[in-house]
Amino acid sequence: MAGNRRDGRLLRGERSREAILGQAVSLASVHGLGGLSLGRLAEAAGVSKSGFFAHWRDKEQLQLDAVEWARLQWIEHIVQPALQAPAGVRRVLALHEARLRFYADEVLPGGCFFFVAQVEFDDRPGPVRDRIAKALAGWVGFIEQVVEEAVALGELSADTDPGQLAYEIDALGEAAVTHARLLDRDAAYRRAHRAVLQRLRALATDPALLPEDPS
Amino acid sequence: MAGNRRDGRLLRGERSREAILGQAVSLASVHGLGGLSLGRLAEAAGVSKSGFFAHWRDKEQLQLDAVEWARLQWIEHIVQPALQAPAGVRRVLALHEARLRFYADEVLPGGCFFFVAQVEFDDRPGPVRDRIAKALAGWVGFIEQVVEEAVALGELSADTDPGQLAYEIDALGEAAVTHARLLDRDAAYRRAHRAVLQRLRALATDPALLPEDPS
DNA sequence: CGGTTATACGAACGATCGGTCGGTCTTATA
DNA sequence: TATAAGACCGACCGATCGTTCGTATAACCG
Repeated sequence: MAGNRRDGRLLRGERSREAILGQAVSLASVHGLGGLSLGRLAEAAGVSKSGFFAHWRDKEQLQLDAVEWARLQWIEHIVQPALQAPAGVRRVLALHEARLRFYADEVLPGGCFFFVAQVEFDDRPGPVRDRIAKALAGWVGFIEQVVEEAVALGELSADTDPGQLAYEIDALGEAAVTHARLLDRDAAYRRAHRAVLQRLRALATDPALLPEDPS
Repeated sequence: MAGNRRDGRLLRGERSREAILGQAVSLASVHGLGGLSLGRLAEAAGVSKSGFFAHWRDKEQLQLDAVEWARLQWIEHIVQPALQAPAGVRRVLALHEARLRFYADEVLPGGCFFFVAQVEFDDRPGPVRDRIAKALAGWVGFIEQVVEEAVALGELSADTDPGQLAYEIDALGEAAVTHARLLDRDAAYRRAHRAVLQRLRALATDPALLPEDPS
């Protein structure tokens, strides 16, 4: 059974599996999880089309793993950096800023994997939809949790509705993708940032914790 | 040339053309403009696949007309009703509310044609993308214009940045689609509504013009 | 009536889709 | 060294994609 970690066959497989997944997330951020063609993915990953089926039973399994892969990438690029900021209102802003930087840096050529995936699967029942919904719930729940922390620390008004604020932060960040790509790139990121900053300053008990609003 | 309006052939053609376009916008709101297959569209519209090419040269022409059709539908369902509200801050809110009602009523099975189209074409250059970008610019510009009117009427603070507020209103409304479909439907619409209401009440010179915030 | 025009159709095209199959090469195990 | 297992490939499958073509039908015009 070779559960041994030294099995070169498994190592090689795992390496190409990850290479394929990375390409899949990149391509899916552009063409969507459905528009992701195995042929194009094969070419992009430098393997043969039939080579996939050594790793995944069908396209749906690949899609499921791609969602998980994108989730880990999201944690690595947005959640982890934001945890460097001190807990409280500054961490809430850091979370939003890390997201906008992720978009602006074009880590993914399509801007945002989850944005595309959400729009594509919000009306297509199945296991992929469920995984995407779960990932979205986890993300919004995490924002909510960071907000609650800020409230508990007394840095945000006690009247703050964490679920409400989490929705607003997610919405204001998400829309930056399309606005940046279809209209004015700089204006979109600037407004997405300023909207959350203003909102947080209005709710903060000590606005001095936050940068000033460059009006 | 029979420019005469009484030509039964042209009338019949126009009728089926519009029937096809309506179905195209509906289907595209679910599967996207690219995922819109001519075969499925033919079946849904009750015509043959090859019948399209009497009306459109290729799929791209159909997509362009679908964007225009969706734009007119948007004006009819969102812009026109909002114009019933008195100019000023109440009209700004009415615009947002009409949009949320459009989503909640599921006028389109996929929720929002433009949302899907924007995400799909924001990174796919071509005439379709240009049309979508133009439509988005027109919509955001219209919000901006209604906001400016409210400022000019003295109903919104003179400090209000219309472009900034327009971005926020669009973002908060747009995200309601996926949040409603993937997470909690009622919560999504409630939060999308409340977010804009709170924002407007904070900027309004006379908050009594607006409904109270049901906190 | 004949001739023209526009709508709409069925059949077929090449291309591409997701997926299968038999086999090759490499690596681990007995 | 023989055998099993895993990664990977080329060839191929049926289905569906967007599109073309030739034709049938119906409405207009002279």
